[in-house]
Amino acid sequence: MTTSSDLNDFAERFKLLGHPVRLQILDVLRRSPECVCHLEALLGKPQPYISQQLRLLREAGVVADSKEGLNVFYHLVDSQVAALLNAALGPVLPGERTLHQALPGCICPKCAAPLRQEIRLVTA
Amino acid sequence: MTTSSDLNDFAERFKLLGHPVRLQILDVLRRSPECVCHLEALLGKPQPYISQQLRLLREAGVVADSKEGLNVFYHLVDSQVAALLNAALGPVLPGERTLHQALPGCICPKCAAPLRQEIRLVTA
DNA sequence: GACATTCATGCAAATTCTTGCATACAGAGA
DNA sequence: TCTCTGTATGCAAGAATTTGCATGAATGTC
Repeated sequence: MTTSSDLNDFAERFKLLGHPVRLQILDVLRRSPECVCHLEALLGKPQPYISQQLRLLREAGVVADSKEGLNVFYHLVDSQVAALLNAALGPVLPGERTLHQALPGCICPKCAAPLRQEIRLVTA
Repeated sequence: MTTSSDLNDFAERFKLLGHPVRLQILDVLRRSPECVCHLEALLGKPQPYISQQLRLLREAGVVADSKEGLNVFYHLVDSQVAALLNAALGPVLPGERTLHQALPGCICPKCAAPLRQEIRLVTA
């Protein structure tokens, strides 16, 4: 049997995933790192709202951020959460990992110069 | 990308797991079916409270019930939830599946006659 | 230094969830 | 039928979450 304190930790993690917006954010981030403005354009939610959900994920150690100029890129760091996403949403197809979709409404560096970014991701 | 409506469904499922008591119930039920009074003794929570959590799981199609005399036995029916539990809590060891622990405070049929029940589970 | 851009934070109202308790229901036995 | 046992349901108070909005901090540009 799993101990009671462990169960609390696991429940906390499940609770983080039990939110449509956070789940969608993680579904995006497990494919490739993205900046806040990209997530904003992708999800169609106000930026402070996105940031707030990202903070919860960050404080739980599920995602981490890295600044690049004015932009802050978030990426998935928790391998167990990645495994849960795989189990629930299905695995990420090999091609999807480097497939960054340039959004019409997004003006982030990745969308502005998608090709160069693609190369950086592949060689990383 | 997973569609938005799917994400809502998945988030709902994760939300169900994001609760210590429900998670513990599922951790028990994935090992073997148990009656309500057994869960009550095991979790140390009032019976109406257990029933209420079981209802949520039942209405979501995660568990199902079957009556045996006065007792109602619940078992896990959602294979995807089982997979999530495996991914998060680790797989159930082969021996655990038939290992029903007779509880001192529990007077359910399974606890009253643990040996006979064991045999039934193995041959089932 | 002034200003624009990108993101983070703080706060509050509305909603939802949690939890406990009283009570209703159903089946079994006398 | 009456009662007892095991379980389900309804309801309400309190707690936590969600969501929107205003504003603040940090960084790059002119």
